[in-house]
Amino acid sequence: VPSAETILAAFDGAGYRLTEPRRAMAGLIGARADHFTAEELLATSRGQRLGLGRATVFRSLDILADLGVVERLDLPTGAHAFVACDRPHHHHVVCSSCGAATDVPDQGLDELVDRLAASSGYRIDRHRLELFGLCPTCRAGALRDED
Amino acid sequence: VPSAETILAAFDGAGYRLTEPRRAMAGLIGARADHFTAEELLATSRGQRLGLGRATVFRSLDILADLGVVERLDLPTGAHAFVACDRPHHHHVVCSSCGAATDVPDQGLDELVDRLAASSGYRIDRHRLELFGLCPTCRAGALRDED
DNA sequence: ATTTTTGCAAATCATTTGCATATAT
DNA sequence: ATATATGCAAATGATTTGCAAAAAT
Repeated sequence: VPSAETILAAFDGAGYRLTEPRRAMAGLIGARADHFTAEELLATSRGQRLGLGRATVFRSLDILADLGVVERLDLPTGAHAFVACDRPHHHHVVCSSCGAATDVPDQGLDELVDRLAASSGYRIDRHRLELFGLCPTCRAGALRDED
Repeated sequence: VPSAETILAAFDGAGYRLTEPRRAMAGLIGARADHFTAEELLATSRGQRLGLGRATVFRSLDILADLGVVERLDLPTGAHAFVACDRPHHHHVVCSSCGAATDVPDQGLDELVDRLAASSGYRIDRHRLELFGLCPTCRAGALRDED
């Protein structure tokens, strides 16, 4: 989860201008540990009277996704969400209950992908692994049917 | 890729009525090897004068996805697509060029997921692995920059 | 006969776009 | 000064819904 400053620096580093709305976006995103949709971010910004326009939220998220600061996520419900992330490419476990998103290490995924490429004959250019479940905290809350 | 009959049998087996529109859906889906969006299926059905309504297409796809006859796919573009599949849970390699979708064997994914569960502390309930690239055919067509 | 399913058109929800204005460089 | 970025409101696209009519059991 990158800090607001890091996010802002990403805009800067890629040659985008540092504007008030972008600072606001950086602040909003840097403040969350969970995933969020464009609409949710917009709602939060309204709650704080940041005066961000809907289009700006979508446009900034697009840019940040391109820059790899934020990663697109497709929830099991079909909704499009985002999570902030530091590393350029990797994967997340997402808590179905509280929405927390945690990076997962690449424990052998690359080799798996290589194997799948070989066995399918495809040239694999990109892949996405999404994991959904309960985070340790929510899991503790659900004191039922399990260890 | 299940046959139209198999798809129809899935409706039946789950207690859904066998209607003309559902037969049409089964036929349309059984006839494709690639992925498709609801809208595309609707367009095809119109081309063949099958008289399917838009709502029916969406509703049937929902049911079939629940039954596991069809799997939801999120294309890199963000579009929601579907692929027909036989086995209840598994993954696909999707050709970015022609849209062909091929099942991939589970070469160690389960163990990987287990390892990730252990290292993250999450209880992982579901996961999705999506692979995008070029199928052998399209790859041959693209005689350039590669082995 | 009764219940499920359908098609339609309208409603809803998500995302994008045009354009005049405002802002960063 | 100049180019980029913004907000707005309208446009677009995708999906869902209400409901009376049609079809399956």
